[in-house]
Amino acid sequence: MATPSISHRLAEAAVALFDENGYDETTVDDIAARAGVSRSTFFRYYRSKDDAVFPDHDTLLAAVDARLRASTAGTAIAAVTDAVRIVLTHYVEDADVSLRRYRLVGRVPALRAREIASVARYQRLFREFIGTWMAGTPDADLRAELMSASVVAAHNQVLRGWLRAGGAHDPFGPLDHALRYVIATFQYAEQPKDQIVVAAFPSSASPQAVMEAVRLHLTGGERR
Amino acid sequence: MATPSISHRLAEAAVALFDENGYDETTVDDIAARAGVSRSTFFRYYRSKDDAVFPDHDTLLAAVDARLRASTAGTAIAAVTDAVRIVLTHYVEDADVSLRRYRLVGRVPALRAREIASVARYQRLFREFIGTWMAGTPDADLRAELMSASVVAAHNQVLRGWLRAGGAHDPFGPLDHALRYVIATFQYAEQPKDQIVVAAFPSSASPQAVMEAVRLHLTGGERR
DNA sequence: CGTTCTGATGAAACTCGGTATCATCTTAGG
DNA sequence: CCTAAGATGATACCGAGTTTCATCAGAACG
Repeated sequence: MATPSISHRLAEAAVALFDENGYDETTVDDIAARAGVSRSTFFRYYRSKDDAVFPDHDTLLAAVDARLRASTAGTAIAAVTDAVRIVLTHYVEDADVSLRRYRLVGRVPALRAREIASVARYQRLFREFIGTWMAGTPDADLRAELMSASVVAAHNQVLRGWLRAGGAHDPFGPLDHALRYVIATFQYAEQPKDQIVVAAFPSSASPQAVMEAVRLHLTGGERR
Repeated sequence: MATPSISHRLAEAAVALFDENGYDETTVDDIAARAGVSRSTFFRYYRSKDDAVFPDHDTLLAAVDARLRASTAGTAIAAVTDAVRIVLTHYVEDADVSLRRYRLVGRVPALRAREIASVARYQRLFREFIGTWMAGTPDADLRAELMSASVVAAHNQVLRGWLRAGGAHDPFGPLDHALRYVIATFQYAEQPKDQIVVAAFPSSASPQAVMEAVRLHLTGGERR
């Protein structure tokens, strides 16, 4: 704690200066000076000025990718849910940093563009995963595109709500709710819409027998 | 035709040079020189270097906004469909420009980021429209977010497919298909998923009476 | 016809982000 | 003690974008 890493000092200096004087008004020299290093060193730790605001997106992206790749057939839903939770957890863990960044990004168009671009990278991971998961079913590409867009949108909606509320309430309840909604929506869509299902039972069948048949049908395909 | 506008000359010079020598390797001076004007003039017509590649996003955005605002209650679905079609039409109309830009954007990360950011602006329009449309229903914000993301994703999926195919086939069929899918998906979702509906008829009911009851139920709420 | 005003263009200087290069310093290891 | 390697600083450079001023063409007006 005596001497925090240069990377940390730079990031803190950057955010502090952006807060105080605005993003465009802050030069890389200013940041480096406050962190007590040279301009050269700044660019050794961050590729660009805005990188100092979004430090660990690559790590996070890798974690999401890893979680998705760790999924085996039949556990796709859990993989998606877990992966999204990983991202949200990351934000919640340093709530104060997330909040400062949120306020900052809201004011600086350049940073907003940067953030939107990084969101697209997450969506790409989900799209590829869901795409291979759905491969073979009708409209697989389209549905993968839509579902991945929805998954990411759901996460962002919950995250923004949490950030707007100042990080007060627990966001994982809403996240689960939103994800359940997404999954239910796109799962239902897996069966063609205009198919008509007629269930017929012999009028002699006992209620128990009917119930058992229904239960078997409902639990047949899915493990849980 | 004798003297095309400076704006046109600049855009053509830019795209041509980007194609020939690459984006980073082309300076604004090069573009201006080929267009026969000065560097100053370039920046009078385009705010930035990449602006020359995305000239009319603002106009298009305004057209989408206008179409959405022109909608009255009950015609929301048509408004969304029309608005998306406006965008796709714009791309299809100058197919060659769209194709060159597509290839260019695919190779240059800076341009890709720029494009992704502009997509977010479209989504925002749709989100706000769908949000007010759904206002009052449960989970309106979440569903507006998801549906707008899906609408935009559907458009982009169709557009990319059309571009990858070199602008060969007609894309409006696939677009309608995709949009119908989106609308059906999120319309169904309006009724809660886990509600269990049990229909019961007296065993004495004639088939005709049952059919009539079903027909009334199906056509009751919707005009068509 | 000449003057004047306006709008468009060009020229030049400047800031700053980002890259490349070289010198200097520190420090581990022999 | 010496050396090699890695981290840092200093400097120069390129190019995007902004600002300011000069110039020039043409329209309006007397």
